[in-house]
Amino acid sequence: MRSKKQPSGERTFVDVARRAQLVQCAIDAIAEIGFEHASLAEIARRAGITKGAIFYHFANRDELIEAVFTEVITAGSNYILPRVQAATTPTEQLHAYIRAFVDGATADPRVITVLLAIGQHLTDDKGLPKLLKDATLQEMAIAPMEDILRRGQESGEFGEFSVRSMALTLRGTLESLPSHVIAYPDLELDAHREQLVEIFDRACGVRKPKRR
Amino acid sequence: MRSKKQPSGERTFVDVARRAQLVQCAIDAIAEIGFEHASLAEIARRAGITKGAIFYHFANRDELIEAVFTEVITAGSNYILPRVQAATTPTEQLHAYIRAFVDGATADPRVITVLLAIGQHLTDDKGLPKLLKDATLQEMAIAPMEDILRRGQESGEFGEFSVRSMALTLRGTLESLPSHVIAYPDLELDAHREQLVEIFDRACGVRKPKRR
Amino acid sequence: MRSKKQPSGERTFVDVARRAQLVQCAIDAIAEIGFEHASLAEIARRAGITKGAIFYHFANRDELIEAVFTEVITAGSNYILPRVQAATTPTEQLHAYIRAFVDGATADPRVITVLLAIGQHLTDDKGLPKLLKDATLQEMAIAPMEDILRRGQESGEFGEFSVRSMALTLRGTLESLPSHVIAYPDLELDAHREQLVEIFDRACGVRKPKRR
Amino acid sequence: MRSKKQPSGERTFVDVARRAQLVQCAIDAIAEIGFEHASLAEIARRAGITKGAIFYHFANRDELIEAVFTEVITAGSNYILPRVQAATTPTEQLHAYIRAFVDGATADPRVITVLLAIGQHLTDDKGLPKLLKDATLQEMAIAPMEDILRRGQESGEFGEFSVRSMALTLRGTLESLPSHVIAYPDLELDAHREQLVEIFDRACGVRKPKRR
DNA sequence: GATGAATGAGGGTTCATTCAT
DNA sequence: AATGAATGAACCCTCATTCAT
Repeated sequence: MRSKKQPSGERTFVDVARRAQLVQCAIDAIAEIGFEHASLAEIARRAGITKGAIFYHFANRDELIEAVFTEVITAGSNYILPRVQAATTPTEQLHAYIRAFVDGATADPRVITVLLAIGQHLTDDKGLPKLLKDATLQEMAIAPMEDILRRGQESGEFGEFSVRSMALTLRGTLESLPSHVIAYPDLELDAHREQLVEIFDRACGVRKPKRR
Repeated sequence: MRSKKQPSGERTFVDVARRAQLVQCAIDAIAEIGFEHASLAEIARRAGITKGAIFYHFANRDELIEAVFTEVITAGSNYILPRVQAATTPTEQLHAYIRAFVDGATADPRVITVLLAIGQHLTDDKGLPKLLKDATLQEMAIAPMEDILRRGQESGEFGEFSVRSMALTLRGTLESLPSHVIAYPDLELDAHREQLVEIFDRACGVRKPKRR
Repeated sequence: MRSKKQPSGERTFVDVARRAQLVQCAIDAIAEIGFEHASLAEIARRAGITKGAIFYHFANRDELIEAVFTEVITAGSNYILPRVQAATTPTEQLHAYIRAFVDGATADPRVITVLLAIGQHLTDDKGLPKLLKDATLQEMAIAPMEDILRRGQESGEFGEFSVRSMALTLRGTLESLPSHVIAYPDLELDAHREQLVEIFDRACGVRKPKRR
Repeated sequence: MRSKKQPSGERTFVDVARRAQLVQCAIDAIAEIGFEHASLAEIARRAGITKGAIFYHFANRDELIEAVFTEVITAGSNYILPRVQAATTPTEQLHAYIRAFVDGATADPRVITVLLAIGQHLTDDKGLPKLLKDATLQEMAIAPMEDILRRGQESGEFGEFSVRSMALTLRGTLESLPSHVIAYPDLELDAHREQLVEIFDRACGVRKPKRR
């Protein structure tokens, strides 16, 4: 029972467009002024409509945030996965993953910024983050990475390590990127990206040094 | 001109004690119910005083949070640095750093939980995280780590890599720990800690495998 | 100038049907979820049309509620009056009135529930219940009762009392029925109904005890 | 856990006074403009404070309404019960009850108006009135009346009837008084009151006609 | 005749902050 | 040093109403 559409239940063109627009405005707002300051009033202002109109398209704030979450997760996957799948060996896929992530975060830092913000702020009644175990997140953001690592070990390209620990290391590293970019405005992203590739090459114990 | 102390500027004993108490109560509150639910009313309740009294010791909420931040950074350093300094070689110091961080986060998760929460929530007028560039943070949390890495390279124990990139990798990994603990409640922290030691050993290209 | 009909002023068949349908949906909604929760959106939902369409048939919410009120008063009268008129003497008519009211309220509690809800909720600009003095209400709901009482006194069947006071007593008793049914779910309505007949027999000083 | 007092938990003089004032303002508002229009903003306006200040004295709107309910129930009881207890026989107590109720409703119609308004409007999630079965209401408003009727039957002063049915009749009659006063502005209350006494005398089958 | 979209006023609620005492 | 009381802005949300299509 999403928004409050009534008789038809199908989405109108205008509705779809407005929802998309509101999601984008919410992403902008969260990325620019932070999750807590991204009030419905602010989002509506950016969209050029009134606060009340939001409730025509989303049942409540949570539903809008959920749509934002889905959008950034999807956008991130759409950027990263094709680049990973274009690679053939696990080693190359690992490189592709890291490079795609860094490039994506450089091209549109909003996506990862918002993803992190939602992850940290969306808490349940007791203040515990309720998105961290989200199935969507696991499926789309984490499983691919663990797949690469596992297949790399099976193929003998990678050495021995706990897939889980390595995945958490890689994930923590990549997700901290936006805040590091802010903290170190002089960070050379291209060089840093290649450093990360080498660092995780060694960390994974890649056997045959990459050759390109 | 911090709180609204009289011209003299000196702190009385009671004031110092109250400030410390309020900081601790704030840490508890943030760790338990989250940054956004840790209202001044809630913090005052935990301290057994009234909301209004807080403003006698802190000029405003931000100043209290800043004190919390300082406290938590200091506590973290006080836990980690002695353990690092007890080690002699850069390799052992690296191990000590990782182990101390993980152990500290396990022993008192409040510290790192609060550190992360503040880092993400405390934004300036424009919504930008205003603590990331904080000098204190750099001095106390990052410089020691970069020192170890640099000295390891100078001594020949570590291979070649950008100190900055490696430090960011390590930092991102360690700071993501709390959210990973929540996301994977079954994470074996002792094993994970040793995995991290090995991962960063390889990442740093430690020459002589540790033997102790 | 009721709804926004064109100058001609005549109602089309569809309009009449829709109005009737909306009135019924409003009755259902008010009876089921209460006057305050019976929003136009809810009523439209039950009618399978959109909120906006309501304004094609009714100028505003108040006009719809007024139509509901009229409908419910008419339905009540249509249930009670034939039964009263089937009786011949004032005493029997009094009995018929009471029994018809209780039976009607039992058969379709919506009618009296809605009547009461509207009576209590529908207030004018100054908050005064604006239906209590409604001419329709007086004509249809009270006049018949007062007629019976007056004719009973004239025929000598009833003793001496103020017709107005007795009518108010009877009316207050009968209209409180729905809330009493809620307050006392175990109330035996058949027995209660006959008790009311006897009570008002005595209250009216009925001379010759009923024998049928 | 009432309002949000913290350390002491005891009520201050000012707090008690404000609560009382707010309750009175709420009573005025409900009586004058109806339950639904008696918003917190309106009540605050009448009290000369801001909306937010209400939450310092009451945890939420429901708690204020509950206080209003308690107040009117208590005020009603305090007016009626002493007058009833001053009478000795059930018959005289019945008369005293009716006269006290009518006089009380005449002296301060707000009390009963508000009582009814709350009874009708305070609904649970599904729109059902949730106050009708309230224990307080039963104890303070209904039990005394049933007591009189029961003791009158036991003493032989009253005839035979269902105490429950008679109590409901009397209650329905008396509680409808305010709306009747509005509907019939020319109603002579003194005469009506004595009519009610006689009507219920006869309805209860009082044996020895009152002599005074 | 009806829809889908939007408005705008108002609702209850939270909270940092102020201030007289 | 601290309290109790209040403010006022902002928050999310509901709803009758309007209107172009």
